[in-house]
Amino acid sequence: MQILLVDDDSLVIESLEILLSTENDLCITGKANSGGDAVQFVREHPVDMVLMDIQMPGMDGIAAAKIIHDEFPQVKIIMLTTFGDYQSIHRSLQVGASGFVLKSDDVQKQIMTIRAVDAGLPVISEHALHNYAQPVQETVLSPRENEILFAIANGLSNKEIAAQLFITEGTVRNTITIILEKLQLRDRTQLAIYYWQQKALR
Amino acid sequence: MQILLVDDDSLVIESLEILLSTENDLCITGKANSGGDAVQFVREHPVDMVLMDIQMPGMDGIAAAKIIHDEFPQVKIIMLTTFGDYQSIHRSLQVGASGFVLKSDDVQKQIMTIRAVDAGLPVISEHALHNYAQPVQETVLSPRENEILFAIANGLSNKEIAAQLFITEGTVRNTITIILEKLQLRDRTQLAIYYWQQKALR
DNA sequence: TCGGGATAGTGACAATTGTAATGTTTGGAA
DNA sequence: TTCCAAACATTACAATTGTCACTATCCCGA
Repeated sequence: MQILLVDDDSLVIESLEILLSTENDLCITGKANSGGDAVQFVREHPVDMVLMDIQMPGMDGIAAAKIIHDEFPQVKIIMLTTFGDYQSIHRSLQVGASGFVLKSDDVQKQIMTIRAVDAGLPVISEHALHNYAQPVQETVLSPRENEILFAIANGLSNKEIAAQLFITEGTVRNTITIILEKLQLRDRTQLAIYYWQQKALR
Repeated sequence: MQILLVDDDSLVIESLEILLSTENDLCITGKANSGGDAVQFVREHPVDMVLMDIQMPGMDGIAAAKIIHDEFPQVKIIMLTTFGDYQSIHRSLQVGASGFVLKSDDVQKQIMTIRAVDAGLPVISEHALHNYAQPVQETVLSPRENEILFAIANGLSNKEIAAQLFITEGTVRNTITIILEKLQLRDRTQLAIYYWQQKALR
């Protein structure tokens, strides 16, 4: 199987390359670090499958996936992202992606996904699917919660947030627990990542 | 003093607006949420000073600052960012910015900076200056350190990182301490933010 | 006037995270 | 060969973070 890897982070490309090299039937024929390059590559080389990051500078993965799918509908596309938020999954499927894996999924799952998609089965990582299954929630944070999310996304500690907003550290912690619950995330680091990813998507 | 606020995050704009409104001589004449809009505004309105975020979708703060400074050299520009990394400061100053404040600086400092810059003194936030003063370091992370930084930036816990890389949680923690030291950051959340900010700047 | 949500608080607890000191091994570079 | 840096490890400690249970106030809308 001829595979094209697309990610703007060379670290991701490299590690994927190493991981996939253990499988004899999977052959990395190309690497691209932007959506534009990926489209270009597919136009010029035979490719069976594209593993595509969503967030990239210039043309992002969704846009590239759409063009590739429109021009070469037989090419299978698997999106590879950090978070499986509703928007990302939804847009990916709309533009014709057949698979959706999280970078945090373990290697075995990622390889299984490639094989399944190759066999014609659309696959969504279970954790992502879990988010996708309860869509309408529209998880809205209250103004205060947004302020705290913002502070976390700027690297402040609970103590600093408390000082800045003139409330107790305890209240800050309680509020964070609520935010984590609403956004289905695990800790403040994931909140910060979520914030900047969202921002990048806008 | 006629001030233009530029930030793609409405939360930042709002809070700045409230904070600055306590000072009678500072007047917010305009708000923009992208570099392009900022340039447009300056062309059409009298402005004494621009408070500009660096990271924005579309035209970023640096590019906008360059255009504004080229066309209206008398307009003072203060860059407002999350982290004072060497690159950001350097590019800001090259492009003609007169000030450099961190969003995490307290309000009094931010206001003082505005007044000082207005009076013709270039001002760099002390924490940012600290980074700027020791530039050549080129803080290079080892391959392993990069892997761990990457994992953190993807929201993994120490335990998960250890499992993924087949090393102990203790080693992961030690390595993180080294990374934090090298990058002059405080905790994993700041590492994650740093990672995504860097990525956005590329 | 009766909820209900947002906001704020406390205290206790558990888990995670970060620091420090110290040691081993290994693969180059001088 | 000798030395160094990177990688990995252990242990112990301290600080931060996240969870839970329970309370209280305020305000708004049915």
